[in-house]
Amino acid sequence: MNILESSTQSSSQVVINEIERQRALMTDLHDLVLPKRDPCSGQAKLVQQLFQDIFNSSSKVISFLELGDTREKQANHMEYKRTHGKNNMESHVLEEETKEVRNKRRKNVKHIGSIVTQAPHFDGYQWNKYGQKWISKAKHSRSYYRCASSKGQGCLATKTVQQKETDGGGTVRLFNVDYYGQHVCKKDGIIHPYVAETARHGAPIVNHNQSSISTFVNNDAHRIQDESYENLFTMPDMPQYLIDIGMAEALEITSMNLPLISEDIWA
DNA sequence: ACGATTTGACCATG
DNA sequence: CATGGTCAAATCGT
Repeated sequence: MNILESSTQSSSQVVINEIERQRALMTDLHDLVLPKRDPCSGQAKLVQQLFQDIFNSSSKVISFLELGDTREKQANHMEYKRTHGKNNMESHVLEEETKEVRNKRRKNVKHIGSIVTQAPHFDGYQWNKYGQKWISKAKHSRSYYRCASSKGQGCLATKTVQQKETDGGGTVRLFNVDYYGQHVCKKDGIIHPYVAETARHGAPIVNHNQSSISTFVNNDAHRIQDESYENLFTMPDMPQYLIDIGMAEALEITSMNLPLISEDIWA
């Protein structure tokens, strides 16, 4: 067992849990408030916009906290090595992992951060896929993306996405997303370093009695092959208020990731 | 026709 | 030599 994962909940995780709880409550509030509005009215759109802003904001906070956590764990690992010596087995395993993250990149591009998410796409940037590899012994392939502005603006940012091997064998699919290189491009004049998870096109408002997890995971119509999860998230030219609706479902999925919340809110 | 994705080949690194 | 990151031709979707 990896000590990085077995360590007790970090303070960041506690905060993340609380924010997720707020988001879950917000989704409930969303469901209560919105049906009372005329869907075509400007007021309904305003309400959606406000929810969207809140969700985006909390998503950013969570992403930053998760990144901080990753770095803290790496720092903790170095400390652990110093205090426990080099012969320790777990220490050795972790050393390999850290090395891999740091050195295996060919181009001199810095590892910016990594997150674990159920929605590895739509992090605020447009990405072009330029490769896919089956990594030794891993169950799932790794996909390579570079910023879509690499041509136009010479942005060198890249990311890799790989589905996590969850030991539970459950229904929730998690993805490791690693970011390399800072964005030098501008997106509508706003720079979003790490952004929210969103959901697929045209998703209905959350229905608490019918788990959207099953919709998400077993969407056979879209699942052309095992690794083509991207198809689930395609949202070409989606109006803002529709993205908002999609957000609600993404939030439900995200919340399922956190046992405390899922028991309280989604049971 | 064009842009995006797929996929096998190529190549740098340890 | 094995591994993993990148290239680029082929293919796909619109």
